[in-house]
Amino acid sequence: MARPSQREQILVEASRLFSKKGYHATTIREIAQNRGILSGSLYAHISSKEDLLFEIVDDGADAFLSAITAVSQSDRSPIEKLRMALCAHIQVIAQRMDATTVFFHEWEALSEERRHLIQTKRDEYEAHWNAILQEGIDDGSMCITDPKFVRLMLLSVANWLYHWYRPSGPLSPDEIAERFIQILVNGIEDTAKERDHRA
Amino acid sequence: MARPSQREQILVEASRLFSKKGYHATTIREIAQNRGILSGSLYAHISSKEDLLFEIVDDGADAFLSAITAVSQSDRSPIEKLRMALCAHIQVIAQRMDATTVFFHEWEALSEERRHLIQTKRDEYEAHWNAILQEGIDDGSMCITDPKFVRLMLLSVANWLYHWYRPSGPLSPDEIAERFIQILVNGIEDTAKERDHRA
DNA sequence: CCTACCGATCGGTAGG
DNA sequence: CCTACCGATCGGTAGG
Repeated sequence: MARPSQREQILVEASRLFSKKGYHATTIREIAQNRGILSGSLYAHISSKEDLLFEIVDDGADAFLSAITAVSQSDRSPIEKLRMALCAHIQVIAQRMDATTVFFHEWEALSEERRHLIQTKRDEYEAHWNAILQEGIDDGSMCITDPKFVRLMLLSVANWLYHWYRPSGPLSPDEIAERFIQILVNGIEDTAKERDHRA
Repeated sequence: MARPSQREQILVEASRLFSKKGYHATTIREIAQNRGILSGSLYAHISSKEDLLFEIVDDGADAFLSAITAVSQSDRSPIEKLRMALCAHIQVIAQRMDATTVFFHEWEALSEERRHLIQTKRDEYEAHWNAILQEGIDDGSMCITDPKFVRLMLLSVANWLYHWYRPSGPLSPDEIAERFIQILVNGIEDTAKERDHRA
């Protein structure tokens, strides 16, 4: 594992500060100071404060997207895909708390053009979820009527993690996903089928 | 209905701007300009920008608290209380989108003392939820093991509303609550009982 | 509620 | 990566 470049370390520090204090409340001087340099010297590595924000947010969007793409392409059953997608989503948040907090909290601070770029990736991400849920409707394994609404619920529960998850907490990301599924999927999956499985 | 005072209209405008752009990105000059006065004149009505934020966030906390207190004190069944509490929570968000967005998004920008004050009200609010769920466990109407985790899920789904709810959308607040309950409560409520109800 | 202003701090740059 | 600095803008105030 190559030792991280100064540029990468600046991104990590910016993520930490943006997530803790917010983008606008964080100054370029703080980021520089915590990296042991002066604010002017930052500009040897970045070209603007907003570039820093964009790189963090865009990385976050890519992390979510690549996680669900892998799940989508697998040949599991819809219910199993839903389980895996939820696990993957939670893993992305848990493993990159700072970056995903910035992703959810500060993406609206981007310029309009860049906001649209991120919006496109969000749309793509949600389309993957819709497709998984639609598969479940089509093969009868999920008794839901409105996949978009259910997707919204699933992602609401999963996204809110960034408000409360702590690596030092009692539950691992997988255990959290397991509990979500215990309550949510058993409510979503056709109860007749569910009873057969249990019998 | 008395016509709103300038002070009240300043609060409304501040809520709107804080929710749209964030607390730090909103300037005192913008708030003043949108009220038709100069920035210096604002200080005849408020004493600081942070006071403005605190009043918005504290009002939000009180709105949530008084809604659930009413539900807690009713003599309905635990399941019915849960239903009512979720409806009430969603109503608070839907009816005060700007203020609740600021409540969720910007409360960490407050001074430490005031943040603790809000945290205390949040704790109190969550205790009401825990109590309702515990009642449901005690009388056997809810088959859950960890009320705090279930409360977290319920509030995650409900809170995320501030990201996507629009008054002009196809679903009313009550219809949204109904759909949440359709999926969540049917997953939480003991399925044996649920089947009996349906039969 | 306005005029007129303040000290502080912001993101960013030129030149080395 | 530092020195030295810039124009702009910030929240807020004194005096009327």
